[in-house]
Amino acid sequence: MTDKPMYINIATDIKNNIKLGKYKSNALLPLVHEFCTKYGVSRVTVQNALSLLAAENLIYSIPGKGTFVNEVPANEFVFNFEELREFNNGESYIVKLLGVDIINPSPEIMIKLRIEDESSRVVNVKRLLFDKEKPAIYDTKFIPYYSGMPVIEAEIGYFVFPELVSNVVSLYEINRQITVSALLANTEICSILKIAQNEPVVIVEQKMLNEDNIPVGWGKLYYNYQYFSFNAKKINDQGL
Amino acid sequence: MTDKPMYINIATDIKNNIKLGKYKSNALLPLVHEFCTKYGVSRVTVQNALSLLAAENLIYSIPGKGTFVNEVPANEFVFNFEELREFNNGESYIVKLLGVDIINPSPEIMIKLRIEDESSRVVNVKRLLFDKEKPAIYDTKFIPYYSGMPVIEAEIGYFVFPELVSNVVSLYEINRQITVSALLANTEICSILKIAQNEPVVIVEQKMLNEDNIPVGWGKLYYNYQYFSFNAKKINDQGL
DNA sequence: TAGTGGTCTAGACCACTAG
DNA sequence: TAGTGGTCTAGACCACTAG
Repeated sequence: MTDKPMYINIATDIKNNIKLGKYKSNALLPLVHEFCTKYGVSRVTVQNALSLLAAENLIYSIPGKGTFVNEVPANEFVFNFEELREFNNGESYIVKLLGVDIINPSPEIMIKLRIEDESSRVVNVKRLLFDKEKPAIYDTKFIPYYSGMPVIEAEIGYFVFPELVSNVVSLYEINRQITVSALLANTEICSILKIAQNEPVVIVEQKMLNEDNIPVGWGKLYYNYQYFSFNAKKINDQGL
Repeated sequence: MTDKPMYINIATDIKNNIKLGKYKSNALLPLVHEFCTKYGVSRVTVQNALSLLAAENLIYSIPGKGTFVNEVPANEFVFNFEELREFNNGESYIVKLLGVDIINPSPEIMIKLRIEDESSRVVNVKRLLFDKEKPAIYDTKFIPYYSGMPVIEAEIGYFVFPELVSNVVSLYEINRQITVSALLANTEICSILKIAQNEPVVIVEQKMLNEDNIPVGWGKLYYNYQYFSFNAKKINDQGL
């Protein structure tokens, strides 16, 4: 505890005082030079401590004014999502490629991929993920066609979304958004997933965006509801 | 761009070189003193730049060895979740308190709340969230009873989970986990949500844990599937 | 104008690594 | 033993705030 660096101990101490209500929401914290005196350290050390708390969104500073305590942190949750590497009872799904088609985009796809030219081409990759013999997740994706794109089925089978578009955007640059919702399955999805009419499916819609927020891929994962479960944890500390 | 602090510019430059593949995964980055020479700055400035990239999980350092480039960052997504403040077409739900009961825990509740004594008491708060006249979400929560706990209905009506347990854990200390899954509604849920037999519901299970990871609350939100939708964004930059 | 937080330097000491 | 990243200091200059 006490053998930790001073700036960690100071950050923990300030955090405790915020928790105890000694430093209140929106109130001015003691000044940097006051913290220096209180803890007997230099300005840089105090500022390192405050930077940690600012990274946690617990405080914020206004140059010329001072440092203030934030409201109770927002309810942000994190979860991990990797499409093909999801596990089912510790075993990974068997991936079967249903087809790779080069198509002209439907009006919906044109909107989702922000394509204006209806004669442009889009690659549609369709896959089915099996739990042994049982279809569990149906995966369909649309990616604007670019020359040199891998469309040979053997190449594409096990690619996940970021890899499919990695020729047009660096893996580090990709923004990704997902939307989770639930629906009664329609006839097509029912027959693909081999479920009864009107059984629910959970849909995970994925958007891939490049650094300018232009869509470079769009798709949906249809889960047999029995195979869908997400765990998320509230974001708290950065390890204080 | 160039009027930003040096440590920001240096971090951006190093990040770009990682993206361009000039600095490769798991490879040793140039040494701190080499960066000092390259950018003509002091060690502290280089280390501030590297700290930013370490906070993004792009690099990691081993004292005595050097600084290394991480694998492509994990697929972590964030979303915001606040139970009663969720909106439906821009309007908030109408909250109706169905009841507050002090009960002896069922075996399931005993496991979820890690209660060993079956004669101990648990408070069950049941609420229904309406979209105008239509039931949208059914909310049931279980909290170990403690003396002084608000159990008067008027007091409890609009409390969200963290507030209900705030007497036993500080708002800053609470760990929260949620699990999202889908199910065919049973008879009870169907009648509460006024949906047809076998319509799907989405279940958001919530666990509240104190700082020692002991459960201090457990509950489920049952969504009429038409009212369920989650948006999540991939975690990337810290604003570089 | 006096005070604030933000950035930066030169120099110091430390624990750790690896030969 | 020489080299690494981590921490810390004293002192400096800056842009910003607010009277």
